Amino acid sequence: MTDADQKSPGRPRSAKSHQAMLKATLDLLAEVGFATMSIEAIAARAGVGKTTIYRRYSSKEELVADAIESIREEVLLPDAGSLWADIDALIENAAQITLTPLGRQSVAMIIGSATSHPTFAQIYWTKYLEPRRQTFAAVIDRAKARDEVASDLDPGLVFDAMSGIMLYATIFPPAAETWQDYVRRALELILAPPSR
Amino acid sequence: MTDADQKSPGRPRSAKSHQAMLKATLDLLAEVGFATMSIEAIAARAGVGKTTIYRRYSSKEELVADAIESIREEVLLPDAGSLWADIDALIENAAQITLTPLGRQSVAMIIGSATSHPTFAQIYWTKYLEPRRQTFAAVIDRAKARDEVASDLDPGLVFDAMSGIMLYATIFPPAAETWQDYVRRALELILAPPSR
DNA sequence: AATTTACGATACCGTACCGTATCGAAATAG
DNA sequence: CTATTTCGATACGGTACGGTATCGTAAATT
Repeated sequence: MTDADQKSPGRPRSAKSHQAMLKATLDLLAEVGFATMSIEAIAARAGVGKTTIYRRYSSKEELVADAIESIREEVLLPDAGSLWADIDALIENAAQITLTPLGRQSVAMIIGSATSHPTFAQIYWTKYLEPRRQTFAAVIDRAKARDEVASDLDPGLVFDAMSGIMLYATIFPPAAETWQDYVRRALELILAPPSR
Repeated sequence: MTDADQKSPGRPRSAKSHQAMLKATLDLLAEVGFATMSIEAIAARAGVGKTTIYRRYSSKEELVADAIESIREEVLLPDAGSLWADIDALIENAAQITLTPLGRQSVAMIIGSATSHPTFAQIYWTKYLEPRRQTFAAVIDRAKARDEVASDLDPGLVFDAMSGIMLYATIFPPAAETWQDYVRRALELILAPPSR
């Protein structure tokens, strides 16, 4: 869509306003959650007229979906030389994204609307999980080449299990341990112990 | 509280109405979710005056918390003779409770309010997870006695991992597999392969 | 310059709830 | 029977928000 502002004669839509409303949407999502936030509040915080929002989106779902989609994070592909060094990097990266109000509220929203509005779950899958699943498979492949794990290990299943544990640890934080350490320990259970 | 209806002279509170409002609360929670449901709607569905609700609860949180707490399910302790037979029973039991609108919405609510209102997470932990965690430990203990798993296996961690996978599979249902089969496969990853 | 479209602001009207109050009826204790 | 408390119902004022319309202004095309 690089040629978005073509043809039509009139004043073009303000990219600035558009960005402001996306930002306000994410902020409010993190602060009060999906159900509680109103279009009016978003408009007010973004310093934007309600009209301007309604002109682009016809529902809160649409707006929020687009706002979440607008977050572009690079998926890192660690290559630290050993499986567990790579995994630690992945865990740390996941922690930084997940352990925030925005992360929590997003997950809550996704689950709550998983049946009625599968949109959010799809976005989360496509934009967040799927790429990381690919990355993880690459990491496991290298580990297989180094004989660090069994050659018939199913990377997808391991990734899902890891994601599940992360989700669980986000809701019920471990008491005596870091989130990261806890996730790692669970993963050791799956992948057999690390070097020593 | 067996002596609840004592002393006071006037008309006692109706247990029937109380049950009706708890039922209506759970129904609506399953249908529309926590944030969307109103006290008025609960009263209407229960065939009860709003006053009757406000006399007992001062907030929606209180009401919902009590409604969820009122669900009494027996935690089953399977003893089918082998580890995997026991596990299959546990998985099936979890599936029946989790894979329902009420289960999904409860989880969503718990996560969404995990930081602001830890009440729900605590209830879920105390009433649901903790008992099952105990049960699971017993199952693992028996498996250890039968030499089916390593003697130093941490049952709590395995349980948490399993719960995490169940949670994950609830949000992102496996495409080519049953929820139960999928969870089982992940668990095999952790506990080493079953007999054959 | 004329036209077209978007902008922020504001004013609406309608609806849904909240939480309280009030009512007459019903249920209990003394 | 009397006092007390709860019951469902209804009414009420207040707030918040949805979604549309309107207005004068700004930014673009031709």
